[in-house]
Amino acid sequence: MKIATYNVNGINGRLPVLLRWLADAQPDVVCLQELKAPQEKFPEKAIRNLGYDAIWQGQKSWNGVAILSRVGQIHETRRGLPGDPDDSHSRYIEAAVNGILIGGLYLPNGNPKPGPKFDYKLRWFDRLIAHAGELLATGQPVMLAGDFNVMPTDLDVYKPERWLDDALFAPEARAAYFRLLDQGWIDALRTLHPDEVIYTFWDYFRNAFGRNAGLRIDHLLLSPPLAERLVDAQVDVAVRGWEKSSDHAPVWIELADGKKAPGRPKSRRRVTGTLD
DNA sequence: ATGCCTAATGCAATTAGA
Repeated sequence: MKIATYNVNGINGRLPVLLRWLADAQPDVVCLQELKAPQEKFPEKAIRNLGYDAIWQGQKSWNGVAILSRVGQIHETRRGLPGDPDDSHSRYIEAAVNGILIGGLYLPNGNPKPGPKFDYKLRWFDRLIAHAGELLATGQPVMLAGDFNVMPTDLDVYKPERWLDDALFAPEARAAYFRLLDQGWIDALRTLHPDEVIYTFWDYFRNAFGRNAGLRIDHLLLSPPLAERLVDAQVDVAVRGWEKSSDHAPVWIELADGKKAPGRPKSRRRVTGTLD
């Protein structure tokens, strides 16, 4: 089963690119972020025509998250994180699909730092960590996928020294990311490619993609039972070079079938350890 | 410190992104 996350940066402005990528890449489940569309403007028909069911939480102008599936029903379990009834941003949607619980998220950017936006980012992160801990404690196959707006380590930034004061690379944001990871989540891309320079975002400015001046901020985190099934993890970098592309590229993982033969577990890759 | 670019809103210029 192939599961992807893609910050589309406007689902209607991006629709031709999204549909082309879905047809090319054939992901089974997709988490989308930054729909930038109100609930009623989600292009459900175009997506359904490619064989995908969808749930989404829209919002006028900003944010917005969705989960698509072509491998069976989407059993929605929640939208919005617990812990702040006044939070009006559409940044979290969660569903069980094909035996996996998937939390699709768009973590706040947090710039400028310091300021109320950075405070909101850290508070939102705390709420995510609290909820993620409960999900992990179930022992079930669980995944958190989306735009975390955090580069975990120096390896994930083209010029780390220039980003130290930025909300995406600030010590507080990275510490929160590792607090989350230390619950027991496995960063799929980094686990399969421990030393590789991998980016998922390139600014529209300054020919950033052409210069490969990128950031790794879109992540797929797996609970231990899911990590055992991890067989591949990649970024569809070429999509970032398409006409009218998002500033993010799609990121995906391939999971082995969950049904194991009795007494014959599949071979296991390294799934433990943190990154720094 | 700011522009560089892009999307949404809504029809100009502002907000937000990262």
